Amino acid sequence: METITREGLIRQLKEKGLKITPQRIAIIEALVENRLLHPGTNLIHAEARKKTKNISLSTVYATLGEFSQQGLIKSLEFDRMENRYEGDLEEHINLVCRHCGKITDYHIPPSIEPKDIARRAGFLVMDARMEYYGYCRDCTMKRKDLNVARQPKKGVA
Amino acid sequence: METITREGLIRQLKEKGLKITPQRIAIIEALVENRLLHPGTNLIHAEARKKTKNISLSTVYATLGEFSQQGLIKSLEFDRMENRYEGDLEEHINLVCRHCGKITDYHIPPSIEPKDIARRAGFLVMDARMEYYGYCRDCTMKRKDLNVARQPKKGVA
DNA sequence: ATCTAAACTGGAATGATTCCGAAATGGAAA
DNA sequence: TTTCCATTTCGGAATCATTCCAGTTTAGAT
Repeated sequence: METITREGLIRQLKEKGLKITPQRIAIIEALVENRLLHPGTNLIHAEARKKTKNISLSTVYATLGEFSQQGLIKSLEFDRMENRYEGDLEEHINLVCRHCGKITDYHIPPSIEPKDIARRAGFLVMDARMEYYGYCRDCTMKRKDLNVARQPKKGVA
Repeated sequence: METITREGLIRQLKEKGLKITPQRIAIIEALVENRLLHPGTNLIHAEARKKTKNISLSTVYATLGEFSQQGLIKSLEFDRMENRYEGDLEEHINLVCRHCGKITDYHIPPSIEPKDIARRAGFLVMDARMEYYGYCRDCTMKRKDLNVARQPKKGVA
């Protein structure tokens, strides 16, 4: 499963006994079409609305939560920033631009396996999160104001 | 700066022109004394209260934010879970137990430097976050219920 | 002792997310 | 194809860690 596809996700839903609804189809299509963006709930909501009118935000939250709990996608949870979702389930580092919020996948060489060492230390690794925060190439170019900007989330005015 | 100390933090405050207040002293002491726990805002607030009566929660938030912005400590930001603070500023992986919330530092071998490769890819790395989620040794022992539990944060009932 | 920018305070506001009860519906069985 | 019910959807209220605000206090320099 290198990259998510519409049909692949639908097949997985069936395999897991989950129902195929118009809302889920729309959300799946939105996920696949925007997979490079590591889309957040609101983008998915907006895109899915274009396909089927009136998908409630609650449904998007519930569906994305269900999908990631089922392992179809992976949720990247942030503080004070909208959670994001990705289809690439292989272990990699997400490069998060603090300026524009863009997230880029960075696949590490397979030789590096600190996880195994962690396992040996008695820690049962269930999930990995490795991220670097900084500025992507585009923002580094035009980075005049070093003032860090973050998308508000928990409660910034 | 391997580990934070009361005097070291106070000295850094002075160097940076920040004022030494009873509240900050109390917060510093709470941070140092509980550094192994990667304490959250509420623990710091509770501990600081024991040293100087009536430190407002707002002050604790502001102070911990100021300290981490100044680089005295590092904030570990979570979704739906209280943010945590650590004094170990060296690059390491935080082993976060999904069950009890305990956080353990895991220092990786210095040979591993995917960050340099990321830099070469045009990404300006300002900060790193590498975490594994799973179960610590203690919880693995008595782990009968695999139902993942998380400390509520953003809005769980 | 004076003065001012910085720090503190408590309470209100924020906003992404979750919860709730009720209504709709997918899809298996009849 | 009809029935049926567990699953899904819905909208609005609730949640709660965090931030904001406007007024008060204070550290520390002069």
